[in-house]
Amino acid sequence: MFSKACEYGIKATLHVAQQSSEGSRVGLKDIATAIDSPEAFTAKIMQQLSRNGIVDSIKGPNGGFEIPKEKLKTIQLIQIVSAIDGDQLFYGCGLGLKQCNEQKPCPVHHKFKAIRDNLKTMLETTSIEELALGLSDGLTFLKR
Amino acid sequence: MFSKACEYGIKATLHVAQQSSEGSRVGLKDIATAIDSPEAFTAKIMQQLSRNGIVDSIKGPNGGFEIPKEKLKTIQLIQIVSAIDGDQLFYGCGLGLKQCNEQKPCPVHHKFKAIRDNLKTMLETTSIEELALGLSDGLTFLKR
DNA sequence: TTAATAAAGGATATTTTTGTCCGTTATTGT
DNA sequence: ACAATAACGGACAAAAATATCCTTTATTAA
Repeated sequence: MFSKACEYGIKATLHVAQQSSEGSRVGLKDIATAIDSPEAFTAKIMQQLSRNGIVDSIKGPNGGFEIPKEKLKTIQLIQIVSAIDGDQLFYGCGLGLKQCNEQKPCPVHHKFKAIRDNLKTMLETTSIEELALGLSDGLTFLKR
Repeated sequence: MFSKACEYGIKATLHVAQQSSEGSRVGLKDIATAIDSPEAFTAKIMQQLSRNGIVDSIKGPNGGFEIPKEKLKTIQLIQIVSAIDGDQLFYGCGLGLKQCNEQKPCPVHHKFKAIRDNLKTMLETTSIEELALGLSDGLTFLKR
């Protein structure tokens, strides 16, 4: 469904979000440990997230990554997915046709549209804040 | 969503199905042309489909691939996807966790389950025959 | 029984994705 | 100013997915 990079990106963002909600800034090592990901690869992903304005990055001692509290509720899952995997998943043809639309649909066009609209809506309406809350409450987990 | 191999596999199967429904057996070249795919790579995929009993392959002159007419309505999309991509898409964790279940769910576990169940049901209830019909009727297309 | 045909299968190549390494840059506290 | 810290960024490496090439095997028809 999502690339590995995107999976790491979502998990990393949620960890940063959860820590930010508790007022803590987190470093790369901390993130990689929390989400059980390769550190250097995760660094690349954090750069993408930072460039896309999803997390703030601060250099130097006591630096790290954070998300301003007031921003937590404005970030939806879809922003992370779009930033890392693009939106081919939402708009591209399920069978990989260059052109596939209502006028000239692939055999699964209509059936797929329903599913993907579903997925897109879910990602659009799910906020980082909401998911981070589940982590804080110990109801959900980022590794294992 | 699906791998390139799986996309080719679905398209190839649908082309074979459509031709079989009209009583024609089709060769590899014919398939690659019809679905606009690399021939040698498509050959590998046809082997997988054949080994999984999705298409019949016949060697020698006038050989090729076919699906017995009576079998057309018994093959569902999910068989192709499972044969080529496996069922990680349906059962694996959306964030790539090794273990992710009701007891110890990832942050998107429940939201994803709904989407994937949806997808799975769609694939389970969509037959090759149904999709091949749309092709025969000129309502849907396998390339462009 | 031979030549032609077409899929099967093994080996190899290319591209993309995933992952690593290391010097650079910005920031902080001393 | 200087040393320590931590993200940034470029180059490189490994693995997986995609794609190609070529020989072998089975089948058919002449």
